[in-house]
Amino acid sequence: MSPSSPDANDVPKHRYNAALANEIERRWQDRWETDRTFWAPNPGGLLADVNAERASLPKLFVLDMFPYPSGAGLHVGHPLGFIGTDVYARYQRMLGRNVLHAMGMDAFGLPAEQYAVQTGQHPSVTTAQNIERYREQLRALGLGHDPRRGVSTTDVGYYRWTQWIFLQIFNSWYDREADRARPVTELIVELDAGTRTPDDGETPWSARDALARRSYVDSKRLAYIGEAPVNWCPGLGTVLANEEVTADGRSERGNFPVFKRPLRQWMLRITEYADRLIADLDQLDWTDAIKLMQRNWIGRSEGALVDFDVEGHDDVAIRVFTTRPDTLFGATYMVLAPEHELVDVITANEWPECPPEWRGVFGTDRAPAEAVRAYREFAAAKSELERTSEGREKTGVFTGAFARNPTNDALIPVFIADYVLMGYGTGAIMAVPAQDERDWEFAEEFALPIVRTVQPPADFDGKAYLGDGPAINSANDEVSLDGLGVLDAKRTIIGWLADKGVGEGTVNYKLRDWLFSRQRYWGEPFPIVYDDHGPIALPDSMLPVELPVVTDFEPTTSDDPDALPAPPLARAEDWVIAELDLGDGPRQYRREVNTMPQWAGSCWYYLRYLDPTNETEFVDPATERYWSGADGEPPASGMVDLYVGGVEHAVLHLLYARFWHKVLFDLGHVSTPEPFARLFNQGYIQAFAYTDERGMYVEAKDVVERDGGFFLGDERVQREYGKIGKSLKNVVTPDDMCEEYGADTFRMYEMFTGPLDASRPWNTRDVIGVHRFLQRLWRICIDEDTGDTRVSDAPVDDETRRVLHRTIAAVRADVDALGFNTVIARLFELNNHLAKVVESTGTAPRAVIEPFLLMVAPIAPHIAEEIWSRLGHTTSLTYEPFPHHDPALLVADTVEVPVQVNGKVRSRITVAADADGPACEAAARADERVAALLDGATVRKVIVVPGRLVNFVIG
RNA sequence: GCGAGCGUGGCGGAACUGGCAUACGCGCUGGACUUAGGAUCCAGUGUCCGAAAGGACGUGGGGGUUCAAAUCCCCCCGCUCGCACCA
Repeated sequence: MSPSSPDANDVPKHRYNAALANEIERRWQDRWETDRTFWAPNPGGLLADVNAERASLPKLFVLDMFPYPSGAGLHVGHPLGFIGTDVYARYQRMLGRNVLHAMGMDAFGLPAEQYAVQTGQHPSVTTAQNIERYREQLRALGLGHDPRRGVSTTDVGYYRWTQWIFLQIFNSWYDREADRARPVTELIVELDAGTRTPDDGETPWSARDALARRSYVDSKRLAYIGEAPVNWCPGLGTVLANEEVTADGRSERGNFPVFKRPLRQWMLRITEYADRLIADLDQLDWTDAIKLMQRNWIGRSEGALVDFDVEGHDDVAIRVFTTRPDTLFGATYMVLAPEHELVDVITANEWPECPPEWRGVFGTDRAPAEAVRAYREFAAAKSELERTSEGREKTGVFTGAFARNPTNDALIPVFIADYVLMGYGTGAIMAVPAQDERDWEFAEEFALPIVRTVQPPADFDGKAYLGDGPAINSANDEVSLDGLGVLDAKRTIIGWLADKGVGEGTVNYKLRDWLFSRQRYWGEPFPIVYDDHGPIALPDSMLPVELPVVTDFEPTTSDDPDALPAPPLARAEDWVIAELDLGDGPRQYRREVNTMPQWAGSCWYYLRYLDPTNETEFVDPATERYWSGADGEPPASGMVDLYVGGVEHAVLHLLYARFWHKVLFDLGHVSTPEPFARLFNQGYIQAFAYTDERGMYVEAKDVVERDGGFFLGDERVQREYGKIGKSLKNVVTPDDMCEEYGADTFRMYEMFTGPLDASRPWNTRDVIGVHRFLQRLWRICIDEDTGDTRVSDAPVDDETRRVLHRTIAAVRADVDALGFNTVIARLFELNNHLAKVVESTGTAPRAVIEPFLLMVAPIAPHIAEEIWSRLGHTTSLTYEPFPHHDPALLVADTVEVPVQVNGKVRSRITVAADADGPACEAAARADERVAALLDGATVRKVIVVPGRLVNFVIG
């Protein structure tokens, strides 16, 4: 823009615009940094010296789900929650809390490794670059973080303690009687002393040699190496947790096929915590939706285990899990999952006499073993997607074997079918078609008998009946369920099964133990070495186990499902072989070559925020107690007072972090049973994207709306709505917004477009509204031409004072509920009112302006600080007390009350605010228009809500 | 299929515990200041009828409870999310 441009001449010199905003913002960001404004002091230890006086205030721990620093940088969708927590944290500081708010980086993991491979750089280099870029972008938003606490999971000083926590888990076992984790050293002491006996057979502890003892203890640890069917993803070259596999059997990252393969992997015994993970949800301030998702994921169900003898195999019983043991008399056949280990044992040599349907398409002209093999191939070839999407057509084949129903000794056929899953229960079921829809369908398909054991209601015309009702057909010489309701019948039959020694009541979970190893380079190495007999924990003194710097860090990927995992660290031969002295002299060991999953670092980062530089402990105990609020009344259930993040972590991260926290709680390292007392799920910012005729994305910022359509130049384009992304050509970055309007405008816009938990579209067009607000606020306080302040000690008129106090009351109420959009609406109203006052009087009364600025400060801190300082204040307003309202000023002298006739508003009357019912009614009757409507009519009823409304019901 | 949530102007959204539907902002229309406006300020803006006064309709659709329903209940439609043969 040339100097002669009329633009430059006419715009007042001191108008609040992007240039001025940027200058103010940079200056205040520097000052906050220099003054260490947001350094939250610990009560003692290394982070206690700065702002120490605030450590005696009540604490508040505000936490964001920390970001994953990708190569693409931040777009406008990312900081929504960060801004929300910053507003809340700044507000709470003004209420007198010592607020811990920091921002770490979740920087290990797959995408960083893939990005490094793409760019040909080492992940440590690209990660450092990405973190730097993220920090710059976040700093420009004016977020009030304590910079000392922003750890990265990739820092050696951090993952040293991730390894330490892993060792805590490894060195623990779950004592079911005490219902908590305890150190294995205590287990060994009890076994040695004979106060506890091994639960894995008859061999007494004293009769076991050292290796047998070690093996027993290893089998009890909360971290163990298990051989179980795991999710093997050759496309990524690694195994994955159940939680990382999508419903259609592909990897959440990269969308590669995933195969179930039995592999030896590290597992964490999260299942021991299943009940506590469910029960403790009750004490948390989380949404019911998230709690429900966690409960469903854990999938607790009560039922019974029942053993069925197999005819002709004296030493073999099929164990099933059922939630309906009361229907046992109606079990007319059994089904094993195709992969079940007993299938080969029990499959008959020849077909017994049976209906042709039982042999089905697979057994028509094959011997049983052949039919079983053919069906297994058929089932294995089906992807997870096919298994679920093909309707629910029941397939299967008879094994030729029979089992005995323990209630009546009836011989019932044993099938294999893929509707029974190996991964749930025992991988085998008793089928009760009369009370189970799936079994009914299968029974129809295979001509199997159906015996009702629950009497359906007379009007029931369905097939399987799942409801309650009296048991029927359920009696033998020893026990009768007939007439009992489902609950009583369950209790009775479980008692009988237990007496006979063929069953017991039990609880089953969908939750599996957590598969904890990955065949990747960019992750935490395990603090584990191996001798010839198994894993050995390194002592704390040998931590950290540093990730070796290698040039060959690419994973070994393949599209062959039978390819085997090949961890990149195995290629670092110098590192793998380690000569160590673990107490019995220097010996050679092999290091664990798997690394931990990305979730490991994110399981406990909030704990390290408390004491990030502590080199002797993962957190100082006194510091931990202070920030967990453990000494409060009542004691806090969770350490973090407010945790804000996306709903996508509803089960994964939040379940894992709760698990780790509980282990640390059991071992006495943290003082709350839960990590996150209040969880708030922010919404997402999405954006429009546009495609041309060929379906190619076009630059969204160049598209204009006109004539009811969208155009790029002359070409009409199609609009779609969804994610923000480079490939969709609709990325808007915070940098763009800061440059065009300033960070305060950007912050305020993000908070204004909707409630924090709602997703909303990004509309750059709308940003101007909040920019105008700030511009007006500025103009009220600062003369645009001279730059002088317009604030004076002029008296405040009554109306303005009332508006101010109403605003304060509303703002306080809404900020507490994180309702920032309505907070801003109230501030707009006050601003609009003040603009009129200042316009007519020529001056802005300080007694209103100062509280106004303090209310604006959490949302738009830079402009608030700038005006605050221009009003003569020399210190930051960060710790100024938030304005209080005078309740007496909230009520006006008079109120306008709508008058309804038959529920329709016909007039409004003005009455004294404290007018009672009769007074309101009288005033309403006196109103001209109301009187005209009531004239000649019969008033049947009058409803008066004093101060709210009057309603005449006329006939 | 099961479970959870949502549906309000042209757009983002507001409405406490059932009590004036559409606060606040964008956009749009008109005006002021201007050589000019993608700046700023002022006024208007749910739909329909009407010159106006005023009236009718109106919170996805239909029904119900109530003096009174966006809000509570029932049925239907649509969208979003989670789970997905869990025995």
